[in-house]
Amino acid sequence: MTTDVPSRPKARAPRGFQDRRADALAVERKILAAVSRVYETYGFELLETGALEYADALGKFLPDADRPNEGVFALQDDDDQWMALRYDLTAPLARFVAEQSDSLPKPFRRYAFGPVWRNEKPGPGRYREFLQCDADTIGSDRPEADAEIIAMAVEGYGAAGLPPSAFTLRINNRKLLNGLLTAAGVGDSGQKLAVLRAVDKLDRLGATGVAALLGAGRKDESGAFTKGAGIASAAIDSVLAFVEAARETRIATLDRLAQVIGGSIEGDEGLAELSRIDDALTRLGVADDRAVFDPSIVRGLEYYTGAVFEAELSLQTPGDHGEPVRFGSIGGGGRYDDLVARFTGQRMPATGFSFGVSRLAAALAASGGGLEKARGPVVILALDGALMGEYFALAGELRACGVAAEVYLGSSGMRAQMKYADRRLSPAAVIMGGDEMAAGTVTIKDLDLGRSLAGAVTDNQTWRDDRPGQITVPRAEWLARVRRIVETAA
RNA sequence: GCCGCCUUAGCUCAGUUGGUUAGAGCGCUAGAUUGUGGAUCUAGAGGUCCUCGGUUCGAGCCCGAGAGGUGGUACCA
Repeated sequence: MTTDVPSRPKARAPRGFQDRRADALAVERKILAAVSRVYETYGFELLETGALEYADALGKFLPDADRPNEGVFALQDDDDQWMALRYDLTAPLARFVAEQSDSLPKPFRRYAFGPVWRNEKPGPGRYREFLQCDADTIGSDRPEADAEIIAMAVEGYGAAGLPPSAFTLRINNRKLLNGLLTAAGVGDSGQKLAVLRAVDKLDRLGATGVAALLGAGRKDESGAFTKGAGIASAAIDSVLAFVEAARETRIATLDRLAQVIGGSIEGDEGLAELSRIDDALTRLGVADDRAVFDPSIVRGLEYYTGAVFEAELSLQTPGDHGEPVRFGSIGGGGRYDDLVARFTGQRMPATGFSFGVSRLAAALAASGGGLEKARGPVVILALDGALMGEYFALAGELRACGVAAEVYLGSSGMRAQMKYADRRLSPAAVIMGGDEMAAGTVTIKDLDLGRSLAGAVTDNQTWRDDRPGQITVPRAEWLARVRRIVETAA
């Protein structure tokens, strides 16, 4: 073997994972703080569970039981037990409640936030690691619990900075369609699932596309064929009448639903629940344009048993090439009365909502335009190695007042140091070299002021002579001057 | 998972029928300017032409396979 070039690792983040810098993180942190505050005012307590769960605690809901590693990131512990990174915050909550049931007040109300991981194909705005922020009420089967979750979600989006016109909460109840299908003679659970998937595509394919998927099947433009649910044509008609029952107000939609649902015990139950949700929402001050009943809302999760919610971003944001980008769902949830019973065997009704924090942050960032960049610290220029002690003393004085400051620690000259401060978006640079030291002064440059004056300067000589935004003050005054500059910059 | 398109410098992209040492703009580093951000001029650094294999005297360019990206579609706890 000849001597090879040493093989170096390629520096790259795994696909579907992203590095995020201060600007992006600041947006997320603001959202989390705002939403957490809303949850706490409603009486929810914070809970944190670990990133890993035993796979069997999550596994029942994997899409394909034959491939337990599909969909989640799984690994085997040294005792051979399979563990998996959590894919949402609901399954870990169900495990926690089942495990700690005796010591918890019931109903138990908790909120939680943190990253979740999904091992699937990433896409634009779709990552394999992202943040969720959930609130759940466990141990109450009152529809008012659902209503409160919805009201909280609406309030949370507002607190996060979304204008009311930018999103809508859509509400449905699984029991309606289930009851309708049973009444129409569709009992097979595989068929019911196929119907749900078809209905989910209403906004994209329209009524005729959905009708095809409910019946024999549908061929799309690329020629790919999707097998249909294969239900009878009378049943197709009632399903279509059902999904198009949405009206202007929640009450009007309820009236219309009562007509098309055709009387089944389960359907009537669903209607009664929605009616009580409407009452409660009205009392909680959630208007008809903020939260609507929409029978076409499905949600993918099989574990939902009753009411389901979905928050949709209606805000249109221009993409990189000017075309509008639709972000779609920015959160969702629903009632899952059987999830805890998987562990305990005892029914434990529950309902919750999950905020898609990363999606929402991306949407806000894309639409915000004038999103402010993170400001850097005051930079103390390091002009003379013998004065480093002085520089650190200056930085210390600023820090003691709560002003972010740093001494330049690179080895470049003054020009590069100014560029450094500029790139960090520093409010000010502090210059103390031999001249200032001898005169007992400090030179301070207001970088924002200099930036705004720079446009008017045309030739280099003026630029250098004027030194825009720069002042030299006695040593005794420097701290007050810098602090004033920092305050106006912020 | 399936189908289409794409992959050349940090970024956006040129690159002639297959022919010497692969280019530009922006960005970056530095000088012009003893100690000053912008503008201007100058210089410099930076490349596995996605990877592997094949055809050829010769491949960034042609052929095959794979990877990654992207747009649909399916799935989405």
